[in-house]
Amino acid sequence: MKKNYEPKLTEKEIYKNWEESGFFEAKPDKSKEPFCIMIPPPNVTGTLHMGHGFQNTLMDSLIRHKRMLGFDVLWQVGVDHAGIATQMVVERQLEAEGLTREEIGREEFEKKVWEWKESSGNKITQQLRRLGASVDWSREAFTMSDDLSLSVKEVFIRLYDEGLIYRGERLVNWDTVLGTALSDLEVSSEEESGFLWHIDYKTDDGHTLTVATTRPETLLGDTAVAINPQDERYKNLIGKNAIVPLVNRKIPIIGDQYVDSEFGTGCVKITPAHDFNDFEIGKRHSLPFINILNFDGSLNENVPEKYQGLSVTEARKLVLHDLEEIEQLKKIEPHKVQIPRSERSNSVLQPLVTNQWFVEVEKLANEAMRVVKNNETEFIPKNWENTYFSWMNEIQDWCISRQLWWGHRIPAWYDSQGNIYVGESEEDVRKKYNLNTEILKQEEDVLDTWFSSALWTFSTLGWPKKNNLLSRYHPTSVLVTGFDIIFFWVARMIMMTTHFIEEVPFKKILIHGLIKDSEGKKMSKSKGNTLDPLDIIDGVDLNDLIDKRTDGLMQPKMKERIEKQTQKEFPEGIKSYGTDALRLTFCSLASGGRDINFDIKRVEGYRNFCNKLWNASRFIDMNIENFGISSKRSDTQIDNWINFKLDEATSKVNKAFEDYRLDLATKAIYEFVWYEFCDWFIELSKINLNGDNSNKPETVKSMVDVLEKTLRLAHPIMPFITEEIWMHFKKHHGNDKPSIMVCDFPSDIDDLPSEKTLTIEWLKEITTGIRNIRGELSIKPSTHIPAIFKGGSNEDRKRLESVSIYLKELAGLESITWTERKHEDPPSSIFALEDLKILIPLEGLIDAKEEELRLTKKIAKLTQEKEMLNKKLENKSFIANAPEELVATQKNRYEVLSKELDNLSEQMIEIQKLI
RNA sequence: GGGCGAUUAACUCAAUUGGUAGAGUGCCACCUUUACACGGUGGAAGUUACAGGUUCAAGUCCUGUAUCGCCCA
Repeated sequence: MKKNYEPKLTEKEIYKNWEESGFFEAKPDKSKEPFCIMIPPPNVTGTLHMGHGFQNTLMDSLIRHKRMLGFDVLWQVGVDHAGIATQMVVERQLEAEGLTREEIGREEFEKKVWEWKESSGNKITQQLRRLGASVDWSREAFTMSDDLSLSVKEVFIRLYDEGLIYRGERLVNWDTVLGTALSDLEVSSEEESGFLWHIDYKTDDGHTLTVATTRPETLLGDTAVAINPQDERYKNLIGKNAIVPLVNRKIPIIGDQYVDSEFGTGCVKITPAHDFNDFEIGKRHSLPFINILNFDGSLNENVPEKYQGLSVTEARKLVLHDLEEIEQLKKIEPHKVQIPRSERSNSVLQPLVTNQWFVEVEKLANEAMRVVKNNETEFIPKNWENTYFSWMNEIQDWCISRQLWWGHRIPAWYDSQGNIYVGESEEDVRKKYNLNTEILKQEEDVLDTWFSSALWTFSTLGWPKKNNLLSRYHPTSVLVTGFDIIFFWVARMIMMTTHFIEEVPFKKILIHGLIKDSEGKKMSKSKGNTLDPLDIIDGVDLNDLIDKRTDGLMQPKMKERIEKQTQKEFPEGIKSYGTDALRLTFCSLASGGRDINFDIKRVEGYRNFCNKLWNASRFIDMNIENFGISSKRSDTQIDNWINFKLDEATSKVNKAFEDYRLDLATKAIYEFVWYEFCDWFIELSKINLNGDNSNKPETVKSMVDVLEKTLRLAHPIMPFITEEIWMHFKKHHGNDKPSIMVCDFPSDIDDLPSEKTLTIEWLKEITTGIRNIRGELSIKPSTHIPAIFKGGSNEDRKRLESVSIYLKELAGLESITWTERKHEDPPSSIFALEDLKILIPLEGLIDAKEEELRLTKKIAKLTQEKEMLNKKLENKSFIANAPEELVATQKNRYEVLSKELDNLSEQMIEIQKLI
C-alpha cells in the first residue's frame, strides 16, 4: 500500500466495476422491503454544481445504507429535457453556422436537438458517476422519451376531459427575447436602481392629478387612474374622467382598496394589459385591456404612430421627452424597483396578455394540502410545511404552455373555427369527436417542462402502462430536495400524483439547505464564487480556476474583482481531495440548517481523515506480512472492548440515518475510527505485536476483522476508500461478497459494557491522566518514569494487573508499584481517579513549583465544578423537582469530585512543604 | 409591508424531550516514537447577539430589541 491515500488512482475504476457488475440495478424482490428514491432530474444541459453534489451525496448515502441493510432498493435516475435551456443551446449552435431555427423548420430543429442530446447532452450523468452515485443506470429516464411522453399525453388528455385544463387569455410573464411565456420559477426579481416619475393627468373638469410610475411608457396603454376610496384628498374625483397624456384618451378615475395612499402621490395609473396588479383591478372594474406590445417587445399599432416599432427602452425615452415638452412631467425621483428578469435570457420580462393553456389547480391543491395535513407525506424538517401551506393557499392557475419547439407538443387540434379537440393523435381526435373532413391543425405550443417532471414518480415507474412497478416502489420512500423548488416541483408532484395514482408520491420529503460560499453568499456565475465539485475531487490550479470563473461573464468589469477574490481564497488553487473527502464534508454539513457555508478547510480535514483510515489499514497490512494472520478469532479484553465500541458506533450511525441526520452519522464514524480504532485499538495492538508473545497472528486477525467491519460501517458515506481497502484485504478477512457495497451493514447489538470493556476504558483514563502530567510538566516523551499507585479498590488492583503492560507502554512508565495507604509517599506529582491516587515521584524530573502551579489549576477547575454541584444539591427544589436519575448522577459526581479534590489537596500540602 | 429562518471559540459548524456548552480548521508548547507531519502528546480559547420573563435549572421555552439572510407582495 502507498504511504498516502491517493483517491485519483482508483475511484473511476472502482465505479466502473460496480456499474458493470450490475450492483446498482434494482432487482424487484417481494420478500424484501422496498426502498425507493427518485432523483430530482437534473437538466440535460446542466453541469454538476455544489448543490447537486450535496443532494446526490445525501441520496447515495441513504441508498447505500438501505441496500446494505437488505432492502429492495431502487434509486431511479433520469434527466429533464429543460425546454428553454436546451432550445437555447441548440439555437446558439445553429447561430454559429449562420442559421436560425425558423430557417430550418420545426421538424429539422427537433432532430438537431435530439442529435445534440445524444452527443453531448448527458455530461451531468457522467459527473454523477464521479460522485459515486449508485443510481440504476439501466432504468435511466428522460422526460422526452417515448414512455414518459405517453404519461404526459395521458395526463393532459384526462385533465382536459375532466375540465381541469383550459385555454384562456391571461396575463403572463413574457420573455421578449425568447418569445415565450415563462413560469414564475424562471423569473428572478431583483432590486435595481430606477426612478419614480411623477406625471400630470388632466381631468375632464379642468383639475390635474399627479400619478407616480416606474414604467412611464405603459401610460400608452392606460385605461384608468385609481385612488384609494378612503383617501380624503381624491375621494371626490371617483367617477370623473382623466385624460391620458400624449394619447388623449379619456379614462375613468376609479377607487380601489389596492391603492396605497402613502406610496408616491397616492394616485396610480392603471395598465391592465401590462401589469399583474393592474390586471386584477382591470377585471374588478371591467376596464378595457389595451395591449401595446408585440411579441418581440416592440410597441404595436395600439399606440400613436410615432411610438410604433420602438423598443420599450426607446419608447420610455421618447415618452418622457414628450411629456417634458408638454410640461406634464412634474418630478423625477430615484427609486429602487423590483425588476423581473428572465433567468434564461436575462432580459426584462413584460407582462403580456396572451392565449395560454392553464391547469385549474384549486381541486388538486386541496387534495395536495390534505395529504400533508394528514401526515401521509411528511416534511423533514417539519416546519417546511408552513411554507408549503402558505404557498398552496395562494395558488394560482398554472400556465403550462410555452411558445417553444423543444418540449411535449400539446395534444390539441383546432378546426377552422378555432374549436379545440384534445386527444392522443389527429387520428384519435377525428375518431373521438367524429370529425371527418374537417381540416385540423395541431397546437404549436409545447408544455412547461415542470408539467412532465410533476409526473416523475409514477411516469418513471411505467404508468400508464399495465405492467409497471408502481405496486413495488410507489409511494417512494423519500424525496431529497432543496426548499427552492417546494412549490414548483414538490407541490406539483403531490397534486398530480394524488390525482392520478390516488396516493402520495413519497412518504418523506427531506428538505436540505442550499450551499453557499464560505462567506455565506449564494454561489453564482455572475458573482464568480462558484465551485465545481469535480475540481475539489480532482484538484485544479489557480489559473484554470480563474479562467473557469471568469469565462463568459455577463459583466466583464467583474473579471478583475473575481480574479483577486479567487487568488485570495485559493492562493494555490485547489488540491485534489478525492470524492470521499468531499462526500464526508457534505454529510457533515447535513444538519437540517437552511444555509450551508461551504469551507474548503473542512474538506481538507476529511481528506486527512481518509488518509488516517488508509494508514491504519496500511499498518495492519504490514503486520500481515510480518507475522501472518491466524484463522482463529481472538477474544481478549481488547477485542471485547473494541467490538463494544464498534457496536456503539453502529447504533449511533443507524439512528442518525433513521433521523436523516447524516452529520451525526459522519461524526460517529469519524470519532470511532480516529479516537477509538486508531488512537487506542491500533496502539494497544502494537504493544502485542512488539512484545515477544506467541499470539501475534491472532492480534493481526483481530485487527483485520475490526477493520473489515469498520469499513462496512463507513461505506455508505465514504464508498470508494472503503471499497479499495476492503478489496485489498479480501483474501484475509474472509468475506466472500464480490464488493463491499453488497455486504451486510454491521449489526448493532445493544448491550451494556462488560468488565473487560470497562477495564480498557479504565486503562484509557489512567493513561490520559499520566500523559496529562507529563505534558504539563514537560517531561520528555523519551523519559520513562516510575508510577506509584495508592489507595483504590480491589477492582482497581485487578484491572491494573491485567493491563499493566499496556499502561507501561502507553504512558511511558519505567515501573508500576502499589503502596499501602499508610506508607509515606515520596514528593510526587499526583493524578486522582476517585479514591485511587497515581503518584509520579518528582525526584530528578519535576520542579515542585511547576507541580504546584499545575495542581492549583486543576484544583480550581474541580472546585468550581464541585461548588456548582453543591449549590444544586443543597437546593431543595432541585431535589424535589429534578428527575431522580439526574439527582443520583449529580450526587455521584459530587462524591467522585470530593474524593479527587481531597487527594489533590493533600498532595498540595506535601508539595508546598518542598518549596 | 407580511411570513420564515439565523446570530454559539479567530473561522466553518454541532449540542437528543430544558439537566456541567462540543468537533474540525487555525493558534501555543513539546515530539522527525519503525501506519500516518494529511501525524502524535498536552494546552489556551465561549457573558451562547442584546434586554427582560417562565423554571429548581435556559444555548434550548416566552416577550421585546439589534443585525443578517430568504420567500411573498
